[in-house]
Amino acid sequence: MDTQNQVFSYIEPEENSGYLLWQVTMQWQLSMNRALGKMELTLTQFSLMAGLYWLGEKKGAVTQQQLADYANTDKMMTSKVLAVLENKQLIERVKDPGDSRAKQLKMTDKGIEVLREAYRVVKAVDDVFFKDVMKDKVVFDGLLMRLIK
Amino acid sequence: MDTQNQVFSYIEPEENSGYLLWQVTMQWQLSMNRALGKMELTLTQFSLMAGLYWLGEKKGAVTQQQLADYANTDKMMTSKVLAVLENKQLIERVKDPGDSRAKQLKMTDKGIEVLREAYRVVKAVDDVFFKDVMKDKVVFDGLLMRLIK
DNA sequence: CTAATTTAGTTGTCGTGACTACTAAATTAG
DNA sequence: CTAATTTAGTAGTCACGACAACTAAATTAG
Repeated sequence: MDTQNQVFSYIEPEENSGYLLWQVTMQWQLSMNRALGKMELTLTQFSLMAGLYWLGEKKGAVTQQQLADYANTDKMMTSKVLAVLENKQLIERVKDPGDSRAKQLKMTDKGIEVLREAYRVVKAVDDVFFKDVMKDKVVFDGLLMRLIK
Repeated sequence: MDTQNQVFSYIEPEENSGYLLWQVTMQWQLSMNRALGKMELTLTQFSLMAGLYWLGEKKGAVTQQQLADYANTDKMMTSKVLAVLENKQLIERVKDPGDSRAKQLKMTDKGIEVLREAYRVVKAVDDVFFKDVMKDKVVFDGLLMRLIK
């Protein structure tokens, strides 16, 4: 066969690490969003709330930019999602007394309660999803960590 | 410290496989979209074109639903992205003669040309992105494949 | 001190990605 | 054969996620 006109060098998509990574992550994300959907949360909303909780425990006051840096989300998207979380009364945004451009983020009691429950849900989904690679978790996580720039 | 009121059991997000997977994939996707952006393509558009090319090589005529099944994309999204690709004259959609509900997909010459170039770009990005795990590719891909449902 | 630059946050656009709801055609069941 | 169901595709909604462009406040440089 004339391979000159072939677009690909006969590499099945299934042999492509990037494609596999993408497929797996989309499935994981879908599982998470479906599970969290029952409590009216998205994965991104959960992720920002969890990040805020963590940073809050570590550093006290947290601004939107600090949270965005921590969660590797851009500040524009972060701003919008936090506005949604504020509307749901899961967090509060108050003017930073020291820097009037910034806003300090605080979780409400309701927010902490929802986060606690969401965390259980997320953990349960993860346990099922990663069940088949559980015994290789260290290897798996190690490989992933090598890929984070 | 009183751990009863803690939301999490002191598990850093960095130790969570799902979180790592998500972060890595988002970075991979961003690299891909930036690289493909130079040729006015998105990763999803490339992915559907590549899938169409593959299926076409294997089976000849391809419908939207078949492509959606192959690429694990939902048919609604697939329909919209294919409409975009048709507008760009990278593919054609013609009525299936055997099933008047269905549309047969065909790549145009321009589409094949763009796909060829896009494939080079994608391959180059992948080579850089996965450079650090190249020697463990078999292990890495194996783990990912175990996670695909 | 004042001008230039940087930083924190918002608004709006585009392209997925999941989903509901719909049309029309094909298939299956009775 | 006809009714019920399934299938292929489209339209529209919501929520990211990347980005450009913007305001206003803080910081730095001269």
